[in-house]
Amino acid sequence: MTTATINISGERAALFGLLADPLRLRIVELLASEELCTCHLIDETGAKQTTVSHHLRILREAGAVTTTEVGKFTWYRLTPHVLEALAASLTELADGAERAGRQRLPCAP
Amino acid sequence: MTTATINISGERAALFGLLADPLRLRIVELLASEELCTCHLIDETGAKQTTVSHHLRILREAGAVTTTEVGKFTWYRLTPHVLEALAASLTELADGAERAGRQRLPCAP
DNA sequence: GCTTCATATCAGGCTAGACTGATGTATACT
DNA sequence: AGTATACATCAGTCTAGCCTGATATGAAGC
Repeated sequence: MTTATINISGERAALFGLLADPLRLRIVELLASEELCTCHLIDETGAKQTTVSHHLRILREAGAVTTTEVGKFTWYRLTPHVLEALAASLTELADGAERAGRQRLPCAP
Repeated sequence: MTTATINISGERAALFGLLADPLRLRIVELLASEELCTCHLIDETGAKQTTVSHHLRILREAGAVTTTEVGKFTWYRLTPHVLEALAASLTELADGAERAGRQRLPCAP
């Protein structure tokens, strides 16, 4: 496996990692239906403020959400293209799994 | 957030977690094009045998792959429905992100 | 200007999980 | 039967990342 291959898989793995935490996935699900401010997310998830803030930071730094500050409040919105890229590659994988031939390569390393 | 909601997000998050490791994602990608035995995966990824075996176990226990033993060799095949379920929910999230209204809920907790 | 509220950051503890060397268990070959 | 090969499991180490209490920042309102 080349270094480039590792890096590509690594970057995408990191994006899947965004959805690999229950609370973070829940936040993404909530933001998928509407723009919300931090206080809503704290309220809806029942998690502590610092914990929600921690996960929002991770999503922010990965480019999965953008923020708009209005007065005291910070509104979070999902950036569609990150999720779209993941959805596309996942659909591709699922299609591949469906078609993956039953023929086996010779096995003599 | 109800306990049920947490559990649902938790289960799906665990599935996304399968793809959140670079090596494991690479293994899934390789299996998406054809059925392979462990020795191929070790060869293609360049990882140690125990490490590959570790990740295959995780994929196996999550139901993401099935195995066929042929003599000394163990062949691994992706089970499409796990990836399909993830692809579907991710597409749904991405669509939601696209349509997510700009209207903001009143913010007065 | 002082207080309050919304949110972010920091520092520390704790746990899950990734990697590895050693070892176990079949199966195949001679 | 004995050896070699393919693969799994075990035990231990180490790191990444989650959670939390304390604290900082910055806007609003009085």
